Amino acid sequence: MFIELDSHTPNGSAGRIRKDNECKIIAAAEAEFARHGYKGASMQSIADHAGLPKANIHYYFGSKLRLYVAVLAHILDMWDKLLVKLDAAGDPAVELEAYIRAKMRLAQEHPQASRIFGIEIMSGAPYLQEYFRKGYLEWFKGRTAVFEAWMAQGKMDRLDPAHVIFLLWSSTQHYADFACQISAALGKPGQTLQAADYERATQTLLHIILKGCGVRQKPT
Amino acid sequence: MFIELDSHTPNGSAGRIRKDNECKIIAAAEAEFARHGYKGASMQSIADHAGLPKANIHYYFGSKLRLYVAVLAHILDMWDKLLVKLDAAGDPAVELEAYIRAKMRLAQEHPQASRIFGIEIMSGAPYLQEYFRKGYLEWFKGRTAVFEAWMAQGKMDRLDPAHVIFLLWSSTQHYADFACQISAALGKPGQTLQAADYERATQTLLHIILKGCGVRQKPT
DNA sequence: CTAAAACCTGACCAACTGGACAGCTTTCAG
DNA sequence: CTGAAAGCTGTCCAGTTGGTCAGGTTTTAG
Repeated sequence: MFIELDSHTPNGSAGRIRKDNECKIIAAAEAEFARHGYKGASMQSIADHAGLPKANIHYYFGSKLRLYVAVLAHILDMWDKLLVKLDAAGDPAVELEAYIRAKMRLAQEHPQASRIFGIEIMSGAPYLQEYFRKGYLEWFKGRTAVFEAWMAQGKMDRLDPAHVIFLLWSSTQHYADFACQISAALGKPGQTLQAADYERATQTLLHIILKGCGVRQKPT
Repeated sequence: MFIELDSHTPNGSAGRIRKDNECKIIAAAEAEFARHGYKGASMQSIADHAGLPKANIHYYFGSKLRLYVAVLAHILDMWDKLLVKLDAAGDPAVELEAYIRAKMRLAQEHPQASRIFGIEIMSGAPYLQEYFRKGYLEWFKGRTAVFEAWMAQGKMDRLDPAHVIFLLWSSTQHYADFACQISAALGKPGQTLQAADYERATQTLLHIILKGCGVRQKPT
């Protein structure tokens, strides 16, 4: 249900037209799903937004569910590519700073993707359960191991690695998911955060998290 | 559109029956809205879940939007009552610890409420814009002032107070909104976090945030 | 006991939902 | 130049949506 998206068409090398339209549709679908969630999204609205007749979307993606899964896959794929891998051999201060900066850049540049993922999780992750079941636990243990190595080497405070990771995720993702509330609190017009806002946020997070983890903080 | 919910019925002291049924309906609606968002929620499903005919819900709440607004109001009201107010005169270590503990308890005991709020914000807060416009900026400035006072007294590191607050919100709310992902990462069966998990999370957050803010940390 | 107010609901409706499909046009390899 | 594959879409459909309403029953105040 999750991995194969192209089971209903020959695809393969595929045509240029196909790529173009799939791209347009996925972009429109991202916006719609981010605004209304899976159930609330309307194929008609996605079609209008993409500038294509509704039937065309069904031609490419077969069903609403398959389109949604394609959008989710597109997001997870992008995140996987962009996210910095933490290196146990490296200096935690450097590694964590790079990670936080990368996640903040993601929050800034792809807030919609983050929101779709967020809404999916909040709704109980009905379409990501297999994703979480598959090798997620093992993957996550690999992530925590890095922190355990750092702690064993005395490079950072002894903490529960899992919750340190959750803090990294939550504090950065917040700037994508809750941008609306943040811009209201900061009194930003038109609900648009500027680059300077993200930079201040990053600086604050770096200070608190690096220092809080007992990691050497860079001279500010 | 937001404040008055009872414009279509005499209400006032109202009957006992009314209270009971409104309560049942709001509970069912919370579950449905948390799972599907506003647009994705179905009045029929809410009715079934509440054990009442659909028309009965319209009798009490008039429309889907009014029901949703009632649910949101119910949530905001509860949060307002339960949330600890930070005191500029107090010790930041004590105050922040109390606040973090209070928010974590909220995340643990009312995750659904948190999720409805989260989905609403992620969707661009279409029905909370007035709430954010009304006196939100001023209220928020009052909150940041507390941190500025602490900083001026040298009780904590100089940081952007707004982003410190965002960190408090995000890191705690994450345990309600993303419980699904967290339980998957921790390998918890049936997606249920236990009290011990929340306690470990709270300890980790307290350590990092208090230390990271340059506030005296309690002996652990 | 009475009557008015509150409560309740089955049946109905127009609008919209995701999806199916026949038959059209365009593209492109051989 | 040709024919098959790919691309495209107007039209239809059954099911669901939020919402209405007439007419019923129960509750309750006087």
